Amino acid sequence: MNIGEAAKLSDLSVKTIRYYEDIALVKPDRLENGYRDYSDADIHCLIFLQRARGLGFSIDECRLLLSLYEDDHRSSRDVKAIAKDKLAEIDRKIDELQALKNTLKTLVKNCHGDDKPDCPIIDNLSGQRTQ
Amino acid sequence: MNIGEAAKLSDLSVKTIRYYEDIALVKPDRLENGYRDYSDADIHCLIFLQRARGLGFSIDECRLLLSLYEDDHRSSRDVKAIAKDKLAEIDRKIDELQALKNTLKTLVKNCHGDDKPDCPIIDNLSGQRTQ
DNA sequence: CTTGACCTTCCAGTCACTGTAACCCTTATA
DNA sequence: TATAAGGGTTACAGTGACTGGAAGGTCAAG
Repeated sequence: MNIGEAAKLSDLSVKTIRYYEDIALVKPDRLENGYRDYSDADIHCLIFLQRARGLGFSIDECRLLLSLYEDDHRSSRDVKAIAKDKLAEIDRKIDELQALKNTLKTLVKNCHGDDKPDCPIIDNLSGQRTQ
Repeated sequence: MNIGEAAKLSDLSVKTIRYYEDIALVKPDRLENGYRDYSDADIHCLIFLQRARGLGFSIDECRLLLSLYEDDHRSSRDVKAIAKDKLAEIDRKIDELQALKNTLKTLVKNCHGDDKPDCPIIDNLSGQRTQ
């Protein structure tokens, strides 16, 4: 199967798939004409990557997960540990964004939004802390 | 004032400050020996940038905010519009992360985390949707 | 035989820095 | 006065995870 079809089946772009080969995540065979030839296993691998990336795992984490995916003797403990780490990371990011949101919300609420230059948002950014 | 002190006062790294000059955000004078020389206005500008970046504004948004900051005839309406856009963007990001979190949480909960290879996390990633 | 859709490689660009190397300037101390 | 520490300068490469574009090869249909 060539790269275009692999892209459709995995919901990844052709560019991305080639990039995944560059960084040695997926290693398809080559046909005589130089075209990449994806096996069913390769396709599963790509789908796996698409989903893992969609869940927020980094490429390196995907690499690790992929090796577990391909390892019949894996322990689910190892997989769970990675997922839990990611969960904690997502939690931290949410907290951070929430804090940002609250700050910005207050600033926006206090800003008149009229023709005049007086602006608590600008004041805050300039360090005057007029909040 | 030279760049090291500017870094301390603005809570930015020296590297970052030089980068901000590269992209024409802050234009300090130069001393005879080639050292950058930051005025009070420059320092306020750097502090402004540090805070705006901290609130999640992109460099281009900072550029815009900075021009408003420096414009005595700005209208607070313009500033508020930018902040509201950013707020909406942050909201979208939070929603996205929440969805990720929920998915991952379910997967983690359903995973035994033992020595055996059976793993709903891997199953989900591989497209089996054993959820 | 040509057209168009596919495929190939390689290089540059994105964003917002960060790291490193090689060098120059200033200040304090031996 | 020599020197060493701790500033400062430039320029270039690397980060992550792609994306865009150029220049060209291959294939199937009409």
